[in-house]
Amino acid sequence: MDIVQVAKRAKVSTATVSRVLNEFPGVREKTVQRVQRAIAELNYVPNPNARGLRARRTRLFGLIVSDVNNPFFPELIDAFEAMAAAEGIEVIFTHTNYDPHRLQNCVRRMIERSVDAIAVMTSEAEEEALHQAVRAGIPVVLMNQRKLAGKYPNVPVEYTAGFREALEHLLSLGHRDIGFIAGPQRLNSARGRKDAFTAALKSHGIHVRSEWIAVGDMRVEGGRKAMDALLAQQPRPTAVVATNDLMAVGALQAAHASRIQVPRDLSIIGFDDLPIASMVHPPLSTIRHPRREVAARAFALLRKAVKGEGKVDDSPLQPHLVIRSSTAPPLGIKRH
Amino acid sequence: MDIVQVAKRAKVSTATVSRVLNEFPGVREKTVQRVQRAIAELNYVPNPNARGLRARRTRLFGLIVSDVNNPFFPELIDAFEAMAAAEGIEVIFTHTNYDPHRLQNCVRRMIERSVDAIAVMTSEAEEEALHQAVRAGIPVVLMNQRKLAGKYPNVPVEYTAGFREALEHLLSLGHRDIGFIAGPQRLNSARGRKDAFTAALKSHGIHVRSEWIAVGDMRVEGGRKAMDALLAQQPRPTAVVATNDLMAVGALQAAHASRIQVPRDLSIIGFDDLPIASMVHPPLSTIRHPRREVAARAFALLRKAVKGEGKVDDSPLQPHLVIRSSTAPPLGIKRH
DNA sequence: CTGAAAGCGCTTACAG
DNA sequence: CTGAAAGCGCTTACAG
Repeated sequence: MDIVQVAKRAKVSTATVSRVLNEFPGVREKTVQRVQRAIAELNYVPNPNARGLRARRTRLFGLIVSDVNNPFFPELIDAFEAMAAAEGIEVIFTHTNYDPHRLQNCVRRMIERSVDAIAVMTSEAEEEALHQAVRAGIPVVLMNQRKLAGKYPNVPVEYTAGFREALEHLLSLGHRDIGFIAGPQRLNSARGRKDAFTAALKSHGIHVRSEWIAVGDMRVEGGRKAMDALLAQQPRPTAVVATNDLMAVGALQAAHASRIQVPRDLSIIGFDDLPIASMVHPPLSTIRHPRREVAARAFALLRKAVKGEGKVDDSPLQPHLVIRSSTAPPLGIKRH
Repeated sequence: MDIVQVAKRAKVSTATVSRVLNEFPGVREKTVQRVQRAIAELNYVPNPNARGLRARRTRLFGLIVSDVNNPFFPELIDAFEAMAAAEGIEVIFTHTNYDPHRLQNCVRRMIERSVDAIAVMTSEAEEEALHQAVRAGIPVVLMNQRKLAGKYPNVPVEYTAGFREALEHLLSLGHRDIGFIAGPQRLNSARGRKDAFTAALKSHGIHVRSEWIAVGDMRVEGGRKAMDALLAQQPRPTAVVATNDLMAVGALQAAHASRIQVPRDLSIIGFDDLPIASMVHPPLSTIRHPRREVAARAFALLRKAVKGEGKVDDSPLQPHLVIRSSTAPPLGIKRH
């Protein structure tokens, strides 16, 4: 009964201590100060279990991502966690390993821990799993799930501008023959990016050649294979845009293996701006996915849902091109 | 009062339900089954806050790392989290960002959440911060903190064998002139690795040339600068071992920039086996840090401390050399 | 503006 | 082997 000690020392009831703790309005300023002094002197820290049990508010948020090992997520986790910490909120986090079935399980674990809110920052979100949270009365926020945006708060990411910038950069260098490494079209993100890319091509009056669109598995290996397929084309593109950095890295490796120099013989642009993008050789020009902003927006949305206060900017987040060293004019291209 | 519903349905007291829930011995088999059926039928899930409040056991573990953005950690976090999940334990995790001051804060947050145990998987661990946990009666486990190994359970990682393997690999290729990129010697890990490397040299009767030991900051940039320093030496080493992969990647970049081909003109070996090690060109030969094993050992140690049961293997973990494509015979070396 | 008291959902001596 | 009851440390109507 630790709040009791504080109450004694401050010569008030535990109810009043609780009011001060929770910053309820309507406590006399003098009383507030007495209580705060007692809290400080006793080095008192409220017991989160007792609070959670009684108030049904745990100050615990859940964060679900696809895969910690994917270098896309750590920065997002970091940012989310930092914002939570700043408000005295703790985060428990799990990952689905891209398995929709595991999302169910992740959400259930969060519910059992009675988190106050859940950020589902996975690339795919099965509605069945989200239902559970809704039934338990726990707010949920999604990342870039356009289909579910009407039903759940969502952090939208617009791909069009970023791909337009990438294309215009290549055009300004003189490229006209531009290939694309797509991802599996069952993935939201892969589909959206491909659409954005082809839309950009069309808006510049460039014909979309289906032989210059290869599909990879979103991993390095898939990028390598897709690039090999593109390099086997006759004629072949002078520049290639990839759906994500991992595949762009694979494309780089395939080029190396075929003794094609990047960017002299071939320009490559990735998407995400992972840490590795600047570690490979040559450093990769890429469209930067604003992951910290995604985390911040998601957190703000959840806080709003929990506290019912505040407005949250709902304009789509915009990735932008970062130019490094994997793009150059197509001059040195040799066509076989 | 949900356990009450279960008790009613099973026609027992809540105490008995609790005993079944916690797998206490000495409940009649028949009763156990009646209770379990009731639990299943009602889809009952115990309230972790009530449990934590009453039993002072939260089934919550804390995990503190140096930096989520360092690609070393995600796999460790992943493994730790998976083991915890398998036992119904949730993990809250924070990172110090290499700031010893923040470790204090991380530990305090864990204590306030009344975690059952804390894994401090940071490269440095200040004892002052650990004291807090001890005073709160919370078990702590450390990673590779030899100085504190007597006072706290510790997961030891032996560097000697790995560096010996690396050296012997280079010797077998014909290298004799071998440089080293060290890290800041105030860091445990950097110091231990340098010692292991020089010990390996000496055991093979090779003189340690101090001009061939450059110091970097453990990041890519530091590796690049250190490599530049090494390349400026006259004569220069034909092979270089780096204290970590990030610096080895930097070394690779520096070589590229100086038009030195790896591995033809220069062999490079890293340490850690980060995901990027196999993504750069050429794929990096490196000494693999067994991070999943570290996580497993740490978890086992904590479980033992909490439950007071089980034996945990305390032999040091051994990193081993992974040979990829950044090493070759020194034949093509041009000396200036 | 403040206090007395009930109760959140469990676990744990204690008793039988 | 099982139950009755106290109590973990808070918050929250309710009353004044």
